[in-house]
Amino acid sequence: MATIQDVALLAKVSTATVSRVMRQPETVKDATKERVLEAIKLLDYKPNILARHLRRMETKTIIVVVPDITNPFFSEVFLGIESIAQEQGYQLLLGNTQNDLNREFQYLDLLKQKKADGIILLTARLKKQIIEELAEQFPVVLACEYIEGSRVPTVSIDNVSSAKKMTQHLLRLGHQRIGYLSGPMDIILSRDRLRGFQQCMTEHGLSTESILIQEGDFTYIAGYNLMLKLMALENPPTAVFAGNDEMAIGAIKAIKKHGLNVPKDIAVVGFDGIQLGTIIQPRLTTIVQPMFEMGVQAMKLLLKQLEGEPVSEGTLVLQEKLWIRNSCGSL
Amino acid sequence: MATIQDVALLAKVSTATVSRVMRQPETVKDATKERVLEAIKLLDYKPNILARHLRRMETKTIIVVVPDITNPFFSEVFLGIESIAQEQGYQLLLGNTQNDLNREFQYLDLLKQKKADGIILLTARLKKQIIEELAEQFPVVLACEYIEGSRVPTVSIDNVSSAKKMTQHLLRLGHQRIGYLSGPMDIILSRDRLRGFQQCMTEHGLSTESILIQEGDFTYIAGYNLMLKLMALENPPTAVFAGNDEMAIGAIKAIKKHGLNVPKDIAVVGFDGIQLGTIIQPRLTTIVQPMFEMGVQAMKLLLKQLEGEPVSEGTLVLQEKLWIRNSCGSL
DNA sequence: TTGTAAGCGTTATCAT
DNA sequence: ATGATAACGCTTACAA
Repeated sequence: MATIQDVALLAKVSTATVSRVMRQPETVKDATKERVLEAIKLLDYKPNILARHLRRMETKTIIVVVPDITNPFFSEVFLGIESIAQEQGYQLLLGNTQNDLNREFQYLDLLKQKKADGIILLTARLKKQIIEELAEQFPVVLACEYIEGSRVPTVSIDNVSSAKKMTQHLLRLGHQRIGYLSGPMDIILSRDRLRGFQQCMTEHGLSTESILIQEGDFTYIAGYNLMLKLMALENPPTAVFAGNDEMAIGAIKAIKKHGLNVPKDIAVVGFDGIQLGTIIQPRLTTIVQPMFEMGVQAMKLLLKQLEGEPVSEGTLVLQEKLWIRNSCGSL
Repeated sequence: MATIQDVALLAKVSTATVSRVMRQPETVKDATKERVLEAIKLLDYKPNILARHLRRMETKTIIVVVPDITNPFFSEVFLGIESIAQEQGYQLLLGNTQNDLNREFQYLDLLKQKKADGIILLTARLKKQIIEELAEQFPVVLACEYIEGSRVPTVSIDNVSSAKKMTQHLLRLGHQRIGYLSGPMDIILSRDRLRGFQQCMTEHGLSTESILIQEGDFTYIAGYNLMLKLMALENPPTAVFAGNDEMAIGAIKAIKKHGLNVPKDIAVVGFDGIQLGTIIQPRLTTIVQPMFEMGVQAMKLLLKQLEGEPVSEGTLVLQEKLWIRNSCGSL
């Protein structure tokens, strides 16, 4: 592989000039530039990006840490991140953690070792202190998930109020006995959604029996199994609010399997707005998060940090939408 | 950020020794090693990986080029790749091309610039010659897709015979007028599946009207729209074979929307074996590809190349399965 | 407008 | 068992 030296030799200039031709062509005389370009072509020279990285102390690489890339919610957010990264000449190192805390740590280490210029976390299982310390030294953005009372730049929706909105909708439809399928409780976003649900119930003078609240891990199969549990109760709920769409879809499957009808016998609603919700029967009523846009904004927030701009007030709350379809019974 | 120099100074050793402690600890005397480790801890030293990359001329990074990461087929293959990469200390740079040829080129360039040690292509829109030239200079593996008559190491299933198998199944069920929803024709794998379909029809003395063969882009929405076209025909097919599951699911949706029943009025079968096929009603009959395993084998093939092993006979044909569920009418 | 040369932080070779 | 030192290939003051 040809190096900058080879090019310089062939074009009879210094390596500095070759470098200039590539990075600030306007500062090089046309005739020289042409000679250099010719040499580059002749040798099929490609600058060794590692050397550039070391010299410039930047990698034009961003680490994106995701709990599960097969979840369409996250892959859609990833697309949003990529659209901006692409445009700005950044590459993305994808770190899939499968909810394994160790793996999260590994990616933080990679950042500390300068393998990337910044990191976007779509999962926030790590301790607040760890992330805040990291954010003091490196560009960090949290997206979708967040940390209570932290100043780390974050992009998300308001999960409490969205869950309230959805609960209100179910109450309006006459439901009083509502089951809730929660995501993992060690994630703030799970707790916030549940909190929104409970607050709304309380405000309407309704109690929430703990037996009606089940904790899962946001997967289809968890939704399926937890729903079976709820249906086995003496007095099963007339409606179920799932903390995300995948679990909602699992729940619907379980209800159908049980020979019951959605929404007639049991209404089901979800949270996220993945495409699948529009494909299944009945179509899923859900809270639609602006997935792509969250990715876009997260990357933009990170870019600001990379460019040295202060992001003191960097927390973005995006707007979600209650999308009423058929699985809830009606409008 | 502390450098190896700082550690050396603090531990009163040379940088060489510090480096040894990290990479060949057994060659360093215990007492010295301890001093160094202490210094490392004290300074919270993390080796600058960029310098290591440059010095060693390797990045421990692999580029994975994917046409569409939101397609669960590809994200599942990605998981397989990652499982091995992780275990061997490699990171993955994910390149999503959205079927854009330019983007594919960009990632090849990145490889040439040594941003990664190798590349796995899950999409093969590039010209044969280009990929072969690349493969002569760098570790390259094709997965899922492939190039006709090329010696580039590849992992895939036999698409022709799988499509034949599926067509046979439809014929066994008594269908004679079968529609085919193809993927993009500039992809060999699309052409191979279609070829398998046509060969099987011909062998059974059945003709395939070109009007019954529609080309799409492997997306849900394409399946939906193409199916509407087929249903608008004077003499619509009694069964439809879609080149992948997403299109099959789109087709099912279109048929239902039209007020018809799957499989009673029109049978539908797919190809790939994504989880969604088991969630929808009716459950999708399909060819199940070993997605995760394909990723695993692809990464293993790449590792062999990275380790300098010859991969002359490196083409792997994995076994697929015909999974009969409800959307085809029966067994 | 171009050239010289000093790094960037590691690792590997060769001494000691 | 350890140290000195020369790379790795590029960028960028600074000098000319």
